[in-house]
Amino acid sequence: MVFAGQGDARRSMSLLWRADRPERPERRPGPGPRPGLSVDAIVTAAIAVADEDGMAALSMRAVGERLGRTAMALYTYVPSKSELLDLMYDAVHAELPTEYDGSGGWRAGLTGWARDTLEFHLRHPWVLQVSQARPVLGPHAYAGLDTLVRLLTATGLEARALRRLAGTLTHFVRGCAGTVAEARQAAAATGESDEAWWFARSALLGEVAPDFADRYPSLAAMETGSAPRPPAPDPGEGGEAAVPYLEREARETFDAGLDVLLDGIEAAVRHAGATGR
Amino acid sequence: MVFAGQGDARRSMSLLWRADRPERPERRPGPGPRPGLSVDAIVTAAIAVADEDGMAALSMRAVGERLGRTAMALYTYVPSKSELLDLMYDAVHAELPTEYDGSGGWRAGLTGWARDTLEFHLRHPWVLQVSQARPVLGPHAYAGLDTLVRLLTATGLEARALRRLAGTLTHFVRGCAGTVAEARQAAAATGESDEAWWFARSALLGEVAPDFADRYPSLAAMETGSAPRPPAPDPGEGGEAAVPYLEREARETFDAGLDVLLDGIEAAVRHAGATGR
DNA sequence: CGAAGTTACTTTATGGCGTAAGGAGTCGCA
DNA sequence: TGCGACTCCTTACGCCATAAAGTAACTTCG
Repeated sequence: MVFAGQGDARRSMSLLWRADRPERPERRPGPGPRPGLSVDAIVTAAIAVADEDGMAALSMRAVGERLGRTAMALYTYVPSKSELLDLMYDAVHAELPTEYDGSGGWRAGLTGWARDTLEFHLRHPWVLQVSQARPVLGPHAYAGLDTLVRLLTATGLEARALRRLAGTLTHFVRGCAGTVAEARQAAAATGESDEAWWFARSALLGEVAPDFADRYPSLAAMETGSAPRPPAPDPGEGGEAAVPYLEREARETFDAGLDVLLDGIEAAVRHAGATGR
Repeated sequence: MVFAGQGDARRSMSLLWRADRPERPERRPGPGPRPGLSVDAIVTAAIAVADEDGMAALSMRAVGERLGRTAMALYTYVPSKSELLDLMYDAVHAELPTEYDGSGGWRAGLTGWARDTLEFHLRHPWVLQVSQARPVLGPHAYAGLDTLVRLLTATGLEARALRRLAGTLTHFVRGCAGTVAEARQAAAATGESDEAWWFARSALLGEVAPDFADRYPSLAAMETGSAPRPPAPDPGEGGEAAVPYLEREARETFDAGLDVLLDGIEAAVRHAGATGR
């Protein structure tokens, strides 16, 4: 996990909310050479680096290079890499939809939110590696939270429950997104497909743990009871073969888990309706 | 997220399952100086470093130093830091309980599992930073999975559903653990308590976003509807003041979210029972 | 007994990282 | 015409993982 924002709190908040802009309203450069960069340009470039090459490739040197500058040039605009990460995190959250059609009820709304949030994290997997505790308190991050809470408010549950449900849903979606993102990253980094990876490992597993089914009976029972492992690719149902094994698995977990969560919320709503309120 | 295990698959699996041991049965040192270290000693030292100082402090140098060696000495036993991480991950999973009393029904069993797994991750927060896709295929990691699946099997749901529920529960528990772990880490790294952090930020937020309640109406409504933010510490209810704000919040999310999830599973069980097994 | 071969571990080196320090050039304003 | 503010650069430091090569300890074979 990458930590962020240890620096001066005032400077950090000013940057996040772009509160320094009014000081220089349009084109009053003051003394010194005209700035060639800007916080926005740096944040955009940094997001591009992280999107394309992953969090591990996000270095001050890489961002500077993309802008035709050295790493040190960035420090004129941004106090540290941590602060830059905060800015990236907030900026990218502007992509999240804020409006959902309420006519389908809260269940449809939350389903849409979950799907959009999953896809958002798959577009920007590095977001999952930014620490969640001591959250980034920027305008777009708050907007995303506000949207989720608005959707949850439609359940009619009390405020304390809403706060916890927001956390639960977020954990779930982030967990699912993380699995897919890491699978993709692993496939890209090693050049080995999920299927090839699993094939090699399961063969070795048989060598090294011939007593697997005895040691892990529940696991073995589940394996035989559910779909076969990828080395036996089902030839029918064409078209979905392009999606890698681990990713398909993760998306099914997402769909099923979301249903379970929403069923649980429905139970809470019924219960709250029954006991007054 | 830290990635692991890109190297030679055979060597990696042999290390995880300690399949090289038979080659040297007890005390037949062969030529060369007697080894002063062992894979186990290195893994234990590495876990100690990660537990005490966090994943960021886990360097080959640090592990070697703890064993009175240089960083390079470790490479005699372990092919790379990635493999060491896999070994750490699997070794630490030996701590997870594998037996649960089934007399309380599946709901009690899963609640116990979730609590134990949460506490496990809080003891070893660095585990959360090991990639989950392409999982570590070691004996103890499998044992942990087997335990969860065994508990889920008691619901009577079909194998495919079990697999997805296992993923959903894991995502949830890991998400909750991550929030707590990161909050602790942030507090330790900055020396600033959650309360102090939030107090400073909310004051700045008022300066920089005076229209907060208008911009984020749902969030504002939830704030006023639920417990007040920490700057107003409730003086009553003594004893729980020692637990930091963000951690208390995360634990409440854990309890509430787990109930919602289990309610959702209960609904699935009822539904499966209604539509013929 | 001594040489050869094998192994544990060290030293040194390479190319990465974030960022502190100091210098060079550019511009608005006095 | 400077002065001071400002952007951006070069250099440097101490980290990191790990490749390569050297040293010393030990067993085994001649």
